[in-house]
Amino acid sequence: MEDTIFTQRLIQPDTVSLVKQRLPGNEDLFQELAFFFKAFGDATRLKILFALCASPLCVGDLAAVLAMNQSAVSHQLKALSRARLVSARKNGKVVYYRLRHEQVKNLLAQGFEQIRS
Amino acid sequence: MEDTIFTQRLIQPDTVSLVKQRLPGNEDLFQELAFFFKAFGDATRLKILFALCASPLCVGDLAAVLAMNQSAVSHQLKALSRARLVSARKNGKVVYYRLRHEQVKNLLAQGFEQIRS
DNA sequence: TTGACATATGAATATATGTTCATTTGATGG
DNA sequence: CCATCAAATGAACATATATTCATATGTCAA
Repeated sequence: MEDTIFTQRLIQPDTVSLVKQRLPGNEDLFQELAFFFKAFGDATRLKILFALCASPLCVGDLAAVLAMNQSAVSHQLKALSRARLVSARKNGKVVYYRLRHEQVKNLLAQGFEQIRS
Repeated sequence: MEDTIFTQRLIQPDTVSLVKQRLPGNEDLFQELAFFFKAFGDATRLKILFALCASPLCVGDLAAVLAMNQSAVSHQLKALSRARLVSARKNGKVVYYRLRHEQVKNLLAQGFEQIRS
């Protein structure tokens, strides 16, 4: 393992080694984490999540709430689903979506708190 | 203000009205929140944040830690800066970056916690 | 079984984003 | 001043993403 490629002089060599050691070598971990946060990184999805904070809703009703077309909402719900932020439950023709866990609400709240300051 | 555009029949009309009322009308709010979370939505930026959890670092050292080129790191640091996740302090030629507030570390930890389960 | 309805899906398109390369800016020491 | 080094910047490119449109799937009721 070549750990020392001298592309340029380091300012704090010891700190660099230390931090490098602490950094998880598993690339997928960061990819998954990015995928998770990315789900929060779009205004439409945030509106959907915010709406679902108030009540579970079916796709059509969500579209009405957000004044968006059904397809767009469905696509975004799928994205939120893949990120495990929402879960779906079918009832006849209608599919109800809800927040998958309370943490989603927490994270939203913390985000709002941050941008307020 | 036309509040009732009957594009399709609602399943839960009362819930829709209620949720619609609760939804902040300010579009910018969601845009800003999205911008905030988006900063966490990339593996490179997450690695940078994770590294900075351990210690403030200058651009070159960060590039060494992540085995990435200086320019890419600088661009991403700028993104993190705009999202107010990191702050910079110049010392001679060198610019040190650090997490702007403890909340960043918290959010990272909560993210990791989520993807673990 | 047919028609109507709710949702999902796929293709197409426009826009956003991340990385690289080349160059510039800014600061230091000789 | 000048050479050198760290960082920032902008253009170019490739890739990812969000939305729309058209259509498919699945469910119910008549």
